[in-house]
Amino acid sequence: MLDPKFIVANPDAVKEAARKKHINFDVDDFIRLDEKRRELQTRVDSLRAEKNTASERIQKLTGAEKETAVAEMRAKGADEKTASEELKQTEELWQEALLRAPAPTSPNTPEGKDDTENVELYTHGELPKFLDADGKPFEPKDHIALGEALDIIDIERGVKIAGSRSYFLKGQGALLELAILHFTLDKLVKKGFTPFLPPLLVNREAMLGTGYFPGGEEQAYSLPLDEKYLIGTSEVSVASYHMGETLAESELPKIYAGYSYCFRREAGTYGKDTRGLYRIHQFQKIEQVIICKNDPAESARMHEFLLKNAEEVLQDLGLPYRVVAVCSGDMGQGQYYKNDVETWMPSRKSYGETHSCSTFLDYQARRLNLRYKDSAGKVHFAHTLNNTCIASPRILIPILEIYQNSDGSITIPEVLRPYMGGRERITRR
RNA sequence: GGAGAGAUGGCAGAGUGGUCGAAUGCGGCGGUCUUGAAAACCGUUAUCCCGCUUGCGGGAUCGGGGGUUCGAAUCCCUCUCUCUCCGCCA
Repeated sequence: MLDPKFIVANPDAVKEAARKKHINFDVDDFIRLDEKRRELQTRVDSLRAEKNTASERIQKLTGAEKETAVAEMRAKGADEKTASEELKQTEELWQEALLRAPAPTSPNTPEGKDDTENVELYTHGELPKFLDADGKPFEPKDHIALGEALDIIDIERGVKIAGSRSYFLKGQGALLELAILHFTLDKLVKKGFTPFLPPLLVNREAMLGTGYFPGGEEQAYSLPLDEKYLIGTSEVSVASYHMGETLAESELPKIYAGYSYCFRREAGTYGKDTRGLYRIHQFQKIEQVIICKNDPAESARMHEFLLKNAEEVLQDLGLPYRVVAVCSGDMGQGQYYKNDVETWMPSRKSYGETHSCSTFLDYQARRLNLRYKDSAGKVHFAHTLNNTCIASPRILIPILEIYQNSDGSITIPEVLRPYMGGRERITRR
């Protein structure tokens, strides 16, 4: 969330953020609420001060004098109670509004309404040509046809037992996904990341702290009986790991890698990406999470680091991709700057989002109450960032489709072979 | 699932209706002593909010919320979490 003082001092910046991100947020209303809250606070404080003084006096009194004073205070107490109830109500409204205030974007963020207006920054790698052993072009199949023929993906039975957007990975398909994840995690650990196998089921505070609630309730699976939520990304658990803590500056940056299943309801996406493994309810992901100093330059360096790590994985896998600057309208309420990495997916005849790299500045840290103490003893909210490192099965789409051979077999990317017992190809049994 | 115990400052731990934001010890910080360090001794040491502003005044906070009371760390209700025992269990 934003610093409420920032909103009051910079109403135009927040209005601009709301406009650019296409978020409804009434800044003037918030400011009125903030004024009201402060007035009530002052009134309640002085009523309580009176009450405190009187109580101190009463204990020294006896007899009739005491009786009178107590009776007086009984009346005063009622005033105080009314005023603090009003204050409490105002504070709730204020808090609710504060949680929904949009964070301004970076000057590097292009303005736009939705993902169609994201700006391509650069591409990497050659788009594939599909040639058979004799060098003749062949018509490539999509990952569903390939996967079903190889009996490594079974969507039909997935849907049978779990509903739409469900699937089984099977045999070499299951092993391929694990290989990709294991390869990626090894890579991050070598780079100094601390790996996490986090809780998949979290409480409301974690969803609130990372900024998914309020607003994203429809997208999260919930277990109402236990008031728990299934995470849509390990960012939720891992960024919340230090929730409420005050770290030492010397411990920063924290460089974490969360490996988890992710669950998404995909509400409101009926009819969108209905085929195959692109948009599904459950997938595995390794997410990079960084907690660093409250310094925009440091955040920018970390953003670059996270982005490059993701790109390296795609390069290692030999997948062509592009990096886009996500436009304001496609950004979350709390994000300051965001890049998506999109990998070439032949069946879509386009690049498809596989990674999302976000800088939050102190937006999440404020919600999480995640702070650190500098060498002078001063306490600051930290900065947080995150980026996908790999998400599967979505990444199987380009892998299967790009590495397919004319006979329907799949050549396993070289870097993954050690994770698949040295196997070079996935073939029909 | 059943029975019980508990949650107090960075940590340990006292406090069962008023003078308690909270004893004491440890730790931290500053100082004295010392060539330096240790020890000893002295001092100091929570966070948040509001208002005038290098300081001060007021308010809130003893797991969260609610209640009783002129007054709650202390009494009552409730939730969460932790621990012990029994049961069940991957």
